[in-house]
Amino acid sequence: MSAETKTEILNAAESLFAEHGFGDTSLRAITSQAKVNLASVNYHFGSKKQLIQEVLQRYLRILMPAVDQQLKQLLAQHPQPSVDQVFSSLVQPLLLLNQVRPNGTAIFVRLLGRGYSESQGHLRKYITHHYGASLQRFVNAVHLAVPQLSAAEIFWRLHFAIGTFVFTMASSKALSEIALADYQQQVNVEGIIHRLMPYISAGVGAPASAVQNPNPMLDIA
Amino acid sequence: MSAETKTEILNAAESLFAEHGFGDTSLRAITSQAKVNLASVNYHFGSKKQLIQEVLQRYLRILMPAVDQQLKQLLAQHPQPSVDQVFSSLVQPLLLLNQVRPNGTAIFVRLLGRGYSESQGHLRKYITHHYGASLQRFVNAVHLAVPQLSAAEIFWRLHFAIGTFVFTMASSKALSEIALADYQQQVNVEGIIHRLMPYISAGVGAPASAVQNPNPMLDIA
DNA sequence: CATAAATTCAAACTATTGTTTGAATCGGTT
DNA sequence: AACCGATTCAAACAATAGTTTGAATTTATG
Repeated sequence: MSAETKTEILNAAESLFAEHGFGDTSLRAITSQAKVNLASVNYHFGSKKQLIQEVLQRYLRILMPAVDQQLKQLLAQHPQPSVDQVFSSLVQPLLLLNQVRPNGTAIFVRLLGRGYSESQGHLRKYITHHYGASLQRFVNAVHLAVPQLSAAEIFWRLHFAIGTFVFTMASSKALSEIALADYQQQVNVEGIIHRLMPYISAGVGAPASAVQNPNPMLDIA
Repeated sequence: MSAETKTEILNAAESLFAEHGFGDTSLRAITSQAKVNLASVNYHFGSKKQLIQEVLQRYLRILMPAVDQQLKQLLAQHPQPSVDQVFSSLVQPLLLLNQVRPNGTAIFVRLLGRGYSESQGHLRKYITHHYGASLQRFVNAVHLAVPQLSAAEIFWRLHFAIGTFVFTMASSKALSEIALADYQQQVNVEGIIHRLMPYISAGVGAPASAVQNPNPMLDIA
């Protein structure tokens, strides 16, 4: 059966990608764990690149509509939401992924972290292209929560938030191990997400810096 | 002359590493840009791994003592500093790198971002091993600024802050391009650093979440 | 049951990687 | 000028990568 092989490849790929990253996971490692032939990856997916895309798609297809719905519901009840409320509308959709697939939330957020740091902007472009409308709705909701910030400032703050989230999740395994060893804390992905929320909310909602843009024309990076 | 070749390799390596990451930069690309023979990398540095280390060392040797001194000075003047003051003590040392090497600040922070996300914890271990005392002094200063937070909470907040910083810097080139295209903003690394400060300060200083650790024994990540 | 399409398989292919080798060359010392 | 250690160089090496191939096998269809 074709569907089985394809699914086995996706399952093996997502866990290996999440653990070691895209670049450091070979097709041979994937097909070996999936117990399928090496060539079946190219047969079913065309290339490694497309395999990576489909691995992410499986989650995004579920996550993004859920976020949309959650946002819609929030704005209906609170036309002027708080930053915390807006970001908290991501939590339930993220945890929903645990029901779709065992350990789905952890796997997805790590994939997201890998995708953002390893794919030199491909993932960002892919998401903005396929889910631009949802993204815009989220940005608008943030703007409702912090109307005093300019659109540009919100752009920066949101990418700071993405960075916080994505980096933390990509390192979540290591961080959890340290927390256990040094502070006797048993933490899971859900715990980390909840721990992140106050940080991100406060950060995004912080008053803008007085010095907006020092040396504006120098040393463009 | 030996010193010249070694320096040329380091210069070429750091810019290529910052731009494309460690894994995606081949020794051939480095030696080609440095106009030296391929084998000279292994002759002068032993291996690619050690080359990466020396590239980072060149900056850390300058940055860390400067941070130490800045912190010492801050605490002498303000025995109970604010979060913003503690994190702002990183700014001058970071900008100092621009004087050591052209575009040094941007290159270093990108290297840092790459190192944190690509080296599966090697960089973190390296820094804590070689600069553990300085790091502890910084953590202590943060604790002075937010005494209401537990040591464990500060641990998490600091790693959130590292994530914010490191991810933003690793993506700084792409973000700057978007900011220019969408908001007509000319931003440089110094500008981004200043923009980051309110976000990080507010995040680290945020009140702790009410729900500390839901489902403590489940699904350890 | 037979035919055709879909899938699996072992093997080879091409490209790239970090590293090593041994001879050639350079630079300073006696 | 002759020597010697340090350095450079072109070339090859071994390992790994993604991809392709063509035959073998399975699956579905008439």
